[in-house]
Amino acid sequence: MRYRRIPDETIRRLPLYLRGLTFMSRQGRRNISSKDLAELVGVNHWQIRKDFSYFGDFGVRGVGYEVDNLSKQIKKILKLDVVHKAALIGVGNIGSAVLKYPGFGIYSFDIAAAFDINPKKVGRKIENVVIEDISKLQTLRKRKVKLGIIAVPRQVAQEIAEKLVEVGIQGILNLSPRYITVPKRVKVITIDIAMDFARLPYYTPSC
Amino acid sequence: MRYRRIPDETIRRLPLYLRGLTFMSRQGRRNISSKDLAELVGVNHWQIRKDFSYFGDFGVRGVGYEVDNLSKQIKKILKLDVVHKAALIGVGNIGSAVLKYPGFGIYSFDIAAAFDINPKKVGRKIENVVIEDISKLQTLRKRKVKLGIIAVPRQVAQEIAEKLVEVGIQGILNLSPRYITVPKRVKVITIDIAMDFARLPYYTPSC
DNA sequence: AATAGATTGTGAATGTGAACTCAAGTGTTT
DNA sequence: AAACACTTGAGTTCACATTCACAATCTATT
Repeated sequence: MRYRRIPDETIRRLPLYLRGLTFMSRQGRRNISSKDLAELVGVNHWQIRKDFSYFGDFGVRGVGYEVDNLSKQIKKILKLDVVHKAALIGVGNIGSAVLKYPGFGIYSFDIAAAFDINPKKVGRKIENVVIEDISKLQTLRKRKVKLGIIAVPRQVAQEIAEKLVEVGIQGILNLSPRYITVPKRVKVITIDIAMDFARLPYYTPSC
Repeated sequence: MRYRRIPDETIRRLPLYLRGLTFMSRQGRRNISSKDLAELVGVNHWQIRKDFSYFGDFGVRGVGYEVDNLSKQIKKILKLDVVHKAALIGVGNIGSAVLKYPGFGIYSFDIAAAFDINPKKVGRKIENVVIEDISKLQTLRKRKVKLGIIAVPRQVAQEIAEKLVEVGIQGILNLSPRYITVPKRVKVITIDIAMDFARLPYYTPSC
């Protein structure tokens, strides 16, 4: 293996591989070939091998990969080998769905705090997380929370993002339907389900 | 304008432009330059112009674009100039968040049906949609619903996808954490929030 | 121990999309 | 009407990502 710049697209696919491997592991599977993994996750097998080749030799020629070892390697690359605390801002429809969703565990995330502006929600507990008032956002620095999930209405998303940056948040998952601006040292990933849905009709025949 | 193949990436960005333009329009803005739009949505201005250039001349040199006209053109390209009926399968945490979310409207979507397997949920009404039993899925063909949203647990997602294809669904938004296989005439877009979140730590400095 | 079959890892070729540049057109000012 | 500032549209170049092809390596079998 020679050093080369790692494509962003490769990084985008690694969690996909990890997801597939995790479920294989739970089913008791010990070994897997790039061909089988490819079928499982919907990516070409040579693409998978190329992706791994940026980081080292994880497999054995003629044999394949060891599921748990491969998972471990991918977690290490993605820095998922330690637990990351995350804070959720906005416990509305999407926010509470996120809070209740058990799927963050496989990536070693711990949603350790939740905030809302609505006094009726503050104090309530969802999935062992007590909802705090939005004014308590500043406590995140002391609590060493480095990741934030924005699930507030569009109008206040930018404002919340800026507050998060102020208290030392380094990465943001933005679930509000707008582009948010932050210093470039902070990474933002935006997901807008309705917007992604919107390109579906383009690909359908008649409708 | 000469004909060229339209990049998938361009199609991916169009809904983003549409989202920005819609909110500009609501604020009463009539005209916009590619530079302003660029800042609003977080894309380079030449990229925006290049994207539009695949479809025609929407602007006026030296002047810019007319907000509402541009919206209309994009909607036409994306086939969002007619209302699309969609069915939601699985009214759990994510499913109900989707059902309650008002943001689908700007793309002319109408979530016209919702299904669940849980008898306690069947019959209840959320946002004017009555939840039906999963066995009633076959009625979708008659009701001319062409889009489906899968929000069921991982284990049954593939099975539901196949049923949807059987009743004539042409496009699927898959919110379950797995890759699903369908005939290639059917377009699938998969969103896995936790998985996207998982690549955040890679980009953060220490954590 | 030789052969066949399976599978990885990677250089090279190809394809795709982003970035850049600038001519052409519009409005405004002097 | 000339000069200037602004903006679009699109050809060209460049960077990046995918695909392909195959040598290297392992296991199983005879």
